Amino acid sequence: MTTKIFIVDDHYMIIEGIRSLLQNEKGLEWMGHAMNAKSCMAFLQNHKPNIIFLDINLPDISGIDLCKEIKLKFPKIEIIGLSSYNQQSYINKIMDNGASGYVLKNATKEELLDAIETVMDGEKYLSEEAALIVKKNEGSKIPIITRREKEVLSLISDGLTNNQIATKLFISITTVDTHRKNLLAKFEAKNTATLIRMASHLEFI
Amino acid sequence: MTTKIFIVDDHYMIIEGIRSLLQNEKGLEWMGHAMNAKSCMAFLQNHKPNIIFLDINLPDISGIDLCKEIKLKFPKIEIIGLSSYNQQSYINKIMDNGASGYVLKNATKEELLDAIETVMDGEKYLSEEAALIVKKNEGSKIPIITRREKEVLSLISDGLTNNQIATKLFISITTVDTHRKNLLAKFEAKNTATLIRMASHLEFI
DNA sequence: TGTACAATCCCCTAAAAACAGGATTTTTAT
DNA sequence: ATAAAAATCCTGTTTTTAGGGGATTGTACA
Repeated sequence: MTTKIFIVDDHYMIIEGIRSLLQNEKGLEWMGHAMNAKSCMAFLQNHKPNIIFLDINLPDISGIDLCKEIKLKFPKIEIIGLSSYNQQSYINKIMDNGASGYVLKNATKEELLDAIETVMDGEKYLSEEAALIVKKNEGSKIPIITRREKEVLSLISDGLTNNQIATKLFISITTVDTHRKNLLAKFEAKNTATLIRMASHLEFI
Repeated sequence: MTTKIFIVDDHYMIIEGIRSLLQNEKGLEWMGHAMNAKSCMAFLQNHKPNIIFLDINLPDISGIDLCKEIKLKFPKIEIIGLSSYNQQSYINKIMDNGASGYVLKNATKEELLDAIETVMDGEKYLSEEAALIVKKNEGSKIPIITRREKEVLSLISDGLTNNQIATKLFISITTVDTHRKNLLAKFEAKNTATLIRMASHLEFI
């Protein structure tokens, strides 16, 4: 029984790279690639790969959201997250959205094969480096913010004052102020400057 | 006469991808790869490629600095910057440091060949997308800040108030305030929030 | 020997954010 | 149905920033 592989990534070289690494492996079948979420979903209407390598950063919607969508519609497909970054936040997000594995783009052939095998056995796979990061960052929490808070955060980073944000969102200044307070608390930031820096580094904005 | 190609990138898949795309091209010779700056410089002691594809983000020193070093020691080697990001700042930086071209990691085989040919002809090559970005951002300047301003900026992003910064740097509050004003002006930011976001995105902090 | 620039310092006012300590209503999920 | 979570609103005070003006010193460089 062959394992059918599909890849979603907007970088041509990565697609070529993985194809070149996996193409002649026994037991694997290369189904092709998609370069964005839309054509991925279109492909899945008529084809059912066993494993999708899914880039976290896609041009249309984020790989995280696409992962959720795929798992919702096709729960049997196993997804392995793919990214250049061994950032805790990415790893968490995609694993929380149904992915079964996470490998970095500097993975070797052996790592890829290992990931495929592990995931096909129904287990979770984290690349060595990713596992290390998760271990190291255990405890250093990534804040969970609400939709509204995210909205306010984004407007703050755009340079709007509480007053302007209130007008824009049709809510009271005091409400904006409350959201702001909660953001400061959640990010454990002393003031706007650290809030924005942390949010930026954690790719909230 | 064949063109000898070497690549420096810490992502295995990218190396594989480019190799797979270029390996069987006539007139090109694949010399191999390095995954960090150190082994790149070691390789160049005994080998002289015509073109190096150089990733901007390397684990040890930045591709920008490596580019400068290579051009200093081996001016005849042409360098083509390689990156996932079509960010103005990256493109500028590497071109300013002696690179002859810039391609994105989603480049097609044709783009790569085009880049190689153009650069070997002694001209500069920017991928379509990169050229677009440069065009679009013409005029949107990257601020030039002084040492002291950078210091203050960094402390602001750490969450210190003017008062605290003044104490830390043994200067008056009003001086810190002046630096802050100048930073806002240079980044054309309305307030601290946009200042920090822009500084973060432009990798000042 | 100017002149440009960095770094330092000052005053004043208004606006905005941070801090404290509430409360109510809507959504969402079990 | 109901409890938890999110979103909304309030009244205060204090601290910090933003904006408008300046000025002086030292250094680099052409």
